[in-house]
Amino acid sequence: MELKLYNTYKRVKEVFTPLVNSKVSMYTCGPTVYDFAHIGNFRTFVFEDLLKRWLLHLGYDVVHIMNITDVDDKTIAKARNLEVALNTITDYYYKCFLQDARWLKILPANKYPRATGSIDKMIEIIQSLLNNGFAYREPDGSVYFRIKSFSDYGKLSKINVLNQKKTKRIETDEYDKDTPNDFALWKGWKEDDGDVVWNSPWGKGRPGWHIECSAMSMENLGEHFDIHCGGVDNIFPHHENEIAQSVCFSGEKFVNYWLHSEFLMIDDEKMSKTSLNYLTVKDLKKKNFSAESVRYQLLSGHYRTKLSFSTKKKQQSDKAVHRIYEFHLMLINKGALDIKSDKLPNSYYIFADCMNDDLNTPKAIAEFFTWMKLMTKKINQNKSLTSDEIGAAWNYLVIFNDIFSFINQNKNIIPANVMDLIRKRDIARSKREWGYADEIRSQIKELGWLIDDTPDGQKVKKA
RNA sequence: GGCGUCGUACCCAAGUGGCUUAAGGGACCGGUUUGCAAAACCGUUAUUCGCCGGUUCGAAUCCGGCCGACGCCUCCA
Repeated sequence: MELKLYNTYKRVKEVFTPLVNSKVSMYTCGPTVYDFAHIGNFRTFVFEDLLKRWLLHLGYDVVHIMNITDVDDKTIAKARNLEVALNTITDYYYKCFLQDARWLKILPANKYPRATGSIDKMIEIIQSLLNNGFAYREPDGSVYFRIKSFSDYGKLSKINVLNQKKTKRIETDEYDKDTPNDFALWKGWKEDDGDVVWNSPWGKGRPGWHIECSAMSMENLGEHFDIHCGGVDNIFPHHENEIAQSVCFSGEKFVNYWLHSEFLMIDDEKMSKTSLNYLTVKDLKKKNFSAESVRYQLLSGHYRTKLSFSTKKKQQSDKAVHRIYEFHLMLINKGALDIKSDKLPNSYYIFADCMNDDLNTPKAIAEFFTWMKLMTKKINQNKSLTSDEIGAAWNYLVIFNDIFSFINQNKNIIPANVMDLIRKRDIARSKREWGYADEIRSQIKELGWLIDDTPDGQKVKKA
């Protein structure tokens, strides 16, 4: 089965064919580094990571660019409030973002270009748009894109701009634009911008939001590339505007596949900074979430459906991830690491079909669990599995984990103090000093490790 | 007002015309195992898919209406 992806532009699943055979160019809208990213933001980043991992698994060479928005109203406002330079803020939150992403096991992008690093390219694009009548200047030094000049405007979001309800913002903005929906390519300098300013052919100022993604994507991936992702809230206006600018600039098609992930909800409402109902990675760590458990929650729903994240579901995701962990230990006990095999169980092919069907992760995970249950049954019943079967199972598990990263390998590293206690408990148990053994068990628990007494002796694992 | 998504068991969540008298996970209950415990494993749990009509030999799946939830319409992943 070929990979099919749901293209927002056409609103149907399409067979994925890259522009260049076996190579995929992928641009994903990254964070605005004015604060910590929340788990809702990370839902999208984890989805994009999953897409990339699947493409890699299918054998594609993926070039992944994720931009960092380091100049906009919010970053400027924060720097101003704290009375520090803009890059003091953006450097700090950029670093935090990378740390959080690493904790969530998101594979790094090939490059994280920053908006402030591409001002020249933005100016080049804006100048060209002005020269060709797609944009116009205003007396305050701003440059606007003229949406009437682009007949496909609104095609991605299916929005007819002339039909829209007028929000307060548009009403107050209207005086200085041809059409209220024209958007800023360049914002003329205002006092609030302070020293955040660049020179341009049309005066001092700073770039508008949308232009940065056109500049950075074209600079790094060319004027026409394969995949562009983001959250659904980026469909309009951000991606709509990107298309307008980019196509009018290059005269070429901009992006072949637009993919958008749905929102992460919390208490039935969109998680967002303005609603103050968000959780950061820091919050999750405080609540004792493992990265694997968080990933499970984020990937156990399809990326195009709204998903509720909740600490109440922690037990569910902890348990599910734990079972996979136990299963992987079981295979190791069966000597999986010493077997060399290039076979795969049949379940893998069903799993792959699910993934190829627009990344149907819930179905793919369900298939994996069904197979896992069958395998554990066989192993527990001591049916003699051939080494080929074990090898094939292991290969499948490795692939599954390459895609989902639900297994925490660090769990296998036991600290020395815990090891000491385990040895003491072994002795106590052999002397049948049950009271003392129980006491040691609770000491170990306090250190964050759990003991399983099995026929083969004690087994330790991270709580 | 325009555009769009969704409503499946106690909870999460697939399925979008017959392979399903509805996957998978969690929880619960029962069992195996165990010094105890935990874990693990085994088993049970929706004749039914928001409601009402219609199309069809056949619908959770298509159509219409209604109810409910949510999102976008220039801060937003």
